[in-house]
Amino acid sequence: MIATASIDDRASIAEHVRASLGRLTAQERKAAQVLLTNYPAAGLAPVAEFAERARVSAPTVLRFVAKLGYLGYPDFQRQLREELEAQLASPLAKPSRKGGPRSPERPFIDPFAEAAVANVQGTFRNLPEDDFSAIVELMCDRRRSIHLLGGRFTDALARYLAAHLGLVRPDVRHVPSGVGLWRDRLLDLKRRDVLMIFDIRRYQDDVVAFGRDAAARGAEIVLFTDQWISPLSRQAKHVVACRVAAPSRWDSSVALLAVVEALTAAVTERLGEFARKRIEDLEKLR
Amino acid sequence: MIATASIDDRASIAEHVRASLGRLTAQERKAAQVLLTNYPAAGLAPVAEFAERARVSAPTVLRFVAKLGYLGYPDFQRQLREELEAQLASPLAKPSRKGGPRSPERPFIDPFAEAAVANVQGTFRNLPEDDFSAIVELMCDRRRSIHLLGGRFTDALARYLAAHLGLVRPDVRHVPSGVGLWRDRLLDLKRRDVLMIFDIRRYQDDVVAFGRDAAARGAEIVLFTDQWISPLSRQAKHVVACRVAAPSRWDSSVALLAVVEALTAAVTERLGEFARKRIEDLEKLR
DNA sequence: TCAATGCCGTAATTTTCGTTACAGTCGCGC
DNA sequence: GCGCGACTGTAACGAAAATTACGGCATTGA
Repeated sequence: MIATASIDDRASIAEHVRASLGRLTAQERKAAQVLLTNYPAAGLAPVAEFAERARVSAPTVLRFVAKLGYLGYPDFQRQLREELEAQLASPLAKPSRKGGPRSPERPFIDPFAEAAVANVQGTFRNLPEDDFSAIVELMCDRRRSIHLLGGRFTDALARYLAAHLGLVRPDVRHVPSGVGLWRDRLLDLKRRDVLMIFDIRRYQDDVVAFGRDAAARGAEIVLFTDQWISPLSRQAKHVVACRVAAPSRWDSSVALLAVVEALTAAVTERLGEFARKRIEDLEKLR
Repeated sequence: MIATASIDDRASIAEHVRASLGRLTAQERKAAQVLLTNYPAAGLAPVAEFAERARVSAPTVLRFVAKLGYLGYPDFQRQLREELEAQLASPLAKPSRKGGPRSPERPFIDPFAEAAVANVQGTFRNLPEDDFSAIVELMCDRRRSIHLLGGRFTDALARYLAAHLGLVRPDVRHVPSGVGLWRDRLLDLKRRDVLMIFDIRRYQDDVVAFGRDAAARGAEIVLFTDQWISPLSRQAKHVVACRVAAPSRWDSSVALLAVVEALTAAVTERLGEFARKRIEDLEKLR
């Protein structure tokens, strides 16, 4: 057994890959990225499979591992296995950081990951499950139409939710942002319809106004807002307050999206067979 | 490719091995022991190595995996890799929290929070900062127009990014989903323009086609995709692979959004005074 | 003690995999 | 616009791996 080139990268092959990213060509970088995104499983597959996954040719993968300093693909795989073994041997050594003090190696993007995580955790911790279930129940009531509306930035969230909801139940309508159309859409709102509104600071006047009018017409409002709470909360039947702090001049909508996805999943689950069949039928139509 | 013998032992191959210990012969049991004590690394090695480690012959190992029901050694390895992948995809960020054992007090919403956190962390950990900076640089180049496009669900992300980008720099255009308009929008793409595309599975044919045509016209493509990588990556100059796993039949876009927001913030920061002034001017217009 | 059954390893075979040579192509700079 | 160089995929080659055939050997029961 020959001791291979001493890539004495005790830390991690993954780090070695990251450190070498600069020396790689474009296609090779794609291979590297696939490896990192699915580490280490991707590298344990045969070359052809790895290459196909990264949408590059096998030789490109070979050149990639050669540039990293390995003697060949088998050598590379062997070291991956050894690392895997060593890692699982010691209980949870260190998934991410190693010992050092809080030294943000990547001073710009890491704070964003941390903020996003904090926002999601902070939001869900304060999200009452009763509220959550009640909203799901509301969204599953097919006798009600569902209307979705957002502000300047959060309109995208309304669309995202509408796209999913429309697949699992009928009568889901996104209210587009063009103010001119809003008067018309108000007329479509029947009593007991559901209006899901996204409104974070600075709370848009027109959005708030639309919500008020809708409430006056008897719609039930579900409001997604930030921790400082939109004035619409007075009219809302359910309020979901999300954390939006970010190291930026913009607020973050990550937590909002996480809640939206949880709702989508819950509704899909709750509708069960009905949703399954509807999705199936819709796919046939394409 | 044929779906292999459905060992739908979702839980773990290791359990399957343990359950089968009774049916094995003495030598085969040695192989099983070695596999279990060095799980799963031992099974990912070539047969000869595995056999040597267990002090048995290669055919014995082969008979062992055959008895477990696999179609062959490669099939066995493939399933080991898949399990490894699925396992690392949900790293259960924190061991057991305060309050003792893993008691999901809120069995429905907590898994979503955890998945979202894992996705964000997994995505950013493998996001090369060089790539990130290069994309920011590209987005700040005001000589290039920026076009944004998404698929059925990810169109919302494209809109979200467009809404922010449009505030800090000119020539930002969202390409709406109506297929009829796409031909026209292609003509607007000039050489060296930037096309930012969102495409997660199942990769939409029309989106991929648009990206290909755009690339052919000389546009530089920034692709946001999932860990399985859209086929568009071949044409893309930059690929951002995000984790999208969720305890649901839908994939999660939380990590994508987190990256988008980080980019937005970085671009705003990078444009500095120019962006500040532009935002100011736009507010005056309202 | 002998025969039969079933386990196991050696060795040959076949398939797949990793590797490398080569040619096309893309981008870059003059 | 035109070469030049570098990057990338195709295809052929060689090597190693997985698989199978076969024969020895141990164990068991008569």
